Amino acid sequence: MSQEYSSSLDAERARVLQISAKLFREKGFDKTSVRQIAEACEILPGSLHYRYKSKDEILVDMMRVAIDRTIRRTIAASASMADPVLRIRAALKAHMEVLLSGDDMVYVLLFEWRALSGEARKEIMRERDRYERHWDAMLDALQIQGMIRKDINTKTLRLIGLGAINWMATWYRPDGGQSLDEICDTLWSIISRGILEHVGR
Amino acid sequence: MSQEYSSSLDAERARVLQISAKLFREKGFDKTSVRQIAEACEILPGSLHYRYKSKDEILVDMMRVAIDRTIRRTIAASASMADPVLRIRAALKAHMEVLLSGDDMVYVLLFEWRALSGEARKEIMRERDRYERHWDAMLDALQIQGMIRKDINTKTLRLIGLGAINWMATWYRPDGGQSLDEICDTLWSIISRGILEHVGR
DNA sequence: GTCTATACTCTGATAGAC
DNA sequence: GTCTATCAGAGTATAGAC
Repeated sequence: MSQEYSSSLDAERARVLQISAKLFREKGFDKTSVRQIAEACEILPGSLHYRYKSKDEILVDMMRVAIDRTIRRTIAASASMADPVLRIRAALKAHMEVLLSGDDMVYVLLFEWRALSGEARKEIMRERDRYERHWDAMLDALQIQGMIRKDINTKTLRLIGLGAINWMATWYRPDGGQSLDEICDTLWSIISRGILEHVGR
Repeated sequence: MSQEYSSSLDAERARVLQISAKLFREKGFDKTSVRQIAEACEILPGSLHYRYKSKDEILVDMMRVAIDRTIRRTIAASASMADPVLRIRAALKAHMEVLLSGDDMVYVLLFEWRALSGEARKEIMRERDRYERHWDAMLDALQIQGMIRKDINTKTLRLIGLGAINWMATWYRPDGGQSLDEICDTLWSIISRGILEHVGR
């Protein structure tokens, strides 16, 4: 029955992760104490130590989950489309949704990477690179097919597009004036067609 | 001679601000101790206390300077252009330059606002709103003149455009492959004309 | 104005009884 | 596995001599 025990520990660790993510997002990693985490989990600090040996370990594990989730959902969304242009639009929307639909872990992944220590930071960086290579491959393919203008640097395009979305996490509120879909439409409209009425400047 | 004394105190405070900004950017506000600030300034903690009574006061003052600097340079850049479209391009470039040309204070302003306490946070938020209203006015005027497509929400456009730039601070390196000018050109090309070869989807 | 020295609080982590 | 109790260290801020 060791399987049973270890899976219930996994479930407990997942619960700690989710509750910690909410705290890290609201207060920041440094300003959240392990006592506060334990309290929010309704256990005592000593018991928390059984799930995670250190506060850093919580953060690293959380980021691993977050980046895996982001990659999985974005790839799944883009793979579901046959048309290459619609595919990239679907990937953009998936990136937006995984970040803005209340997933605190992805938010923490984006904004707390400075809190990571040496080796852990390298690991998370490698995972992030893996995600970015996926985007570059998608964009390069489109450019080779002649669907993206040749004078656009695809790496810069990726950094600008994802950057615009990542920054949304700092201002987007679910109860705000615009819905996720509307924002996504505007973003896509700007990226794909631009904003000016008269082209040619 | 009280004027003399107070202006040399101001100069000392400015020096503390600049050195602190470098530390806050590199290590983060929470991970920087007042002892480290004092050491970097080559004074002792007790002497630092004469310049600034608390660590929070350093951060708030720094953000006031940063936001003022950003507003000033962006407005100056846009005012120097007669053509309304070139004006907005100049403002974009100014925002990029003030953020990416080694001004640590502006970086701290963008990424450490969570460290602010209640009343101070409200004050900085008000200043930030003032900056954003300046952008909205510029964009709305362009749309009314018929130069920006009517179906673009200008507030969302502002959030997306400035967001893309703000996020650059997380990846841009002066010694990287692309120069500031090249990145600015790509950004402007995307925003103004879009990326697709065949329009109409 | 600057220094030394320290007060006080909070932190992350853990030992050991149950 | 969970609890109580506590350790060692770091944090900010300041008092008081000079």
